[in-house]
Amino acid sequence: MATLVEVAARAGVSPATASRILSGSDKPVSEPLRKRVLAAAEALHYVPNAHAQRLARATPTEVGVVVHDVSDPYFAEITRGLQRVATDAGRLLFICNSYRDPAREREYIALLHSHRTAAIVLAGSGHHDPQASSAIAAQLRQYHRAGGRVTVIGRHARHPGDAVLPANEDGGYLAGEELYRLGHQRIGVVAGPRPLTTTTDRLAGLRRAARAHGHVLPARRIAYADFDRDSGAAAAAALLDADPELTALAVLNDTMALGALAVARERGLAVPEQLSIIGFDDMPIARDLTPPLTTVRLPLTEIGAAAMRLALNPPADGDRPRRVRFDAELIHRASTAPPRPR
Amino acid sequence: MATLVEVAARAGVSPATASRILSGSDKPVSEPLRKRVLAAAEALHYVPNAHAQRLARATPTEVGVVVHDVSDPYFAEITRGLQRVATDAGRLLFICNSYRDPAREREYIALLHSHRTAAIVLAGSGHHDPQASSAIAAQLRQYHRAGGRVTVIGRHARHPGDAVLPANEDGGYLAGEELYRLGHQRIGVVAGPRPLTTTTDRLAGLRRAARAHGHVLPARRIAYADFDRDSGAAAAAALLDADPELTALAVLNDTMALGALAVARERGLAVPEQLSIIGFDDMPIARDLTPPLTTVRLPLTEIGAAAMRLALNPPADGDRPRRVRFDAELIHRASTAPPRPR
DNA sequence: GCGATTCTGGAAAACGTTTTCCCGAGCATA
DNA sequence: TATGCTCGGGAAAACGTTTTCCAGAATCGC
Repeated sequence: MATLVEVAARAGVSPATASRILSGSDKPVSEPLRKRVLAAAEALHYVPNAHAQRLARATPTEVGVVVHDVSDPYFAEITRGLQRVATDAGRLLFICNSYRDPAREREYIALLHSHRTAAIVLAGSGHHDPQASSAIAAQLRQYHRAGGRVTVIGRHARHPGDAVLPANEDGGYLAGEELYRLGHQRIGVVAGPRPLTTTTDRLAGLRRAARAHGHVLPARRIAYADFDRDSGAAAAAALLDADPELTALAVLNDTMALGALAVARERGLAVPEQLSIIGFDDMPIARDLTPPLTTVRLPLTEIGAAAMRLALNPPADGDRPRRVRFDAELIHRASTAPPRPR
Repeated sequence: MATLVEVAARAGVSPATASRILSGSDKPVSEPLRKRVLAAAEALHYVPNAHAQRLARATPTEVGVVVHDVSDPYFAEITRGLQRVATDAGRLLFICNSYRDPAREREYIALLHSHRTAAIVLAGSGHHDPQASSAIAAQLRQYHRAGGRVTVIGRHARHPGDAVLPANEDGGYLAGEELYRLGHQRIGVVAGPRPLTTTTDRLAGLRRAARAHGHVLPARRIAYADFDRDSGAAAAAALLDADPELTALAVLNDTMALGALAVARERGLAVPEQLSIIGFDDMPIARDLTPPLTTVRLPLTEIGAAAMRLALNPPADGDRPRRVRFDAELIHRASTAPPRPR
């Protein structure tokens, strides 16, 4: 493993000049020396030690992101946006998967802190569990106090730094509005994990739509699942078992909607004639399902990009935390229709 | 930003003891000192500087992986396997997206090298472009000579280190066998990017199946696309335009098969009655499509896990590179059927 | 009670860079 | 010819840890 001093020795210069040449300092160096150093570096296969560089240099350059799971399309889209902006800015992005485990989330924040990344983006949903959520917030504040930049995506309690806020509540309202407007009365809801703010916000929107149409959303028509296909299918099945007269299912993400569609297919329920299904997130395959899924679109890639921009560009005006909102939009496809008159 | 010497000063001990206590050295330290140091660290919110640690410590602990795109389900599955094994071993995994750009792939290898990661896993497909492929191989060899461990997934030319080999050729054969066995004669192929070994291997398998049945695969019935949905759709459309009598489409990954299904739907071609479609990879949603997609399954998560195990455990017996093969398996669903007699 | 051994903790030398000084040479100015 | 400047280059001090020595104290065996 060749080091800088070996390169310098071979080129017959001091380590100082070698460093200036190889790391693009602004201090001028004469042409002959530059050539000798570059040749020596080439010959020795010199690769600078990034750790030594970070230690010696003042300013960090890497950025970290903690997501629930990159292989989930929802986070994959967000990550794509984060990555694009980071790469364009010449920053290395550390991607950490917490698999929705708050403890692991905290560990990763500590890890990124210890790596002295310039910024941390927290891309998972917020928690209502006060234990977990305050521990994470404390961890983030510590990092923030130490000079790190923080951006969270979603509603997180007492977090430091900036936030990007997807319109989950509005999105829930749009989904509910669509179903009530079509005339549905008996609506089942397949919700996400109970303690996530994403779940409660989307539910709140749904409830607002219900109220607007003079209805309520009874607790027995809400089934909680894990935002993945199979648990979504199980929840949909349970709802239909409990009340076979249900005419519509509001499903709080598209992956679970996939499961709900599968259950409808198994039971021979025609979608949307006998059962309307509406999803959430507009993941890429939503349009390729049968029937194409009516869903609520969040601009996930842009959300990721915006989060990274906030993380990379410190606020100009003092230290006031910034919030950026992103609107939800109803994507009308073919999985919703008026309830069949009986 | 509290440092170790500040913690040591506050606890009234030397930096040496503080380090021993905080980084879990095996050297014994008396209980009272230990308590004082831990208290001081807590009070000062001490977080060790990972770069200083890596510099001082001999052995690196991080691992890097270069993938084409984590948001592609194919790589998402592989990454999941990599991540699981790395996390279980207590290693931090750096995930780098090359977006299929060989130049960026090289950059990332250099970057991981400069971070002195313990190992690099190259998860993208190999290239036939001699320019790109030899540059990447050279980069990897340099890292390998410097003591880094290397594992590649797929067939890469002249790479150092170990390899995990998905049975792409066999998988292609299985796909072809399925179609020929059913009696198809006019088969169109939607292939991946020309220069990837993944594409050529799968094609080779398809050709072998053709030969086994006394057929050939004419070049005009092969359309090259980019392994994504829309280019797959375009390629499928072009093939059908050129030869409307096609009875089957072999599509070299499921994402493109999605596009092919969409084209069939648009044109009112019933699948599988009028057009059989077979995919490749068995990505999670394959079973939820309409019709459920017949495809060739590669155990992607296990492939990722195996790659990480190879990367983490140096070969016991000398330095012989190891290869691990993973078989392909035909997953029979409903998108293939005998051609309709005319 | 004395040498030999074990313990516990500190001093200081790494690890591989960057960057701040500083110095001498060349050059223009007075 | 002195004086002041710029300019290219080196010496050395960081950066924040870990770890190898080493020293002193305590313990043990006889």
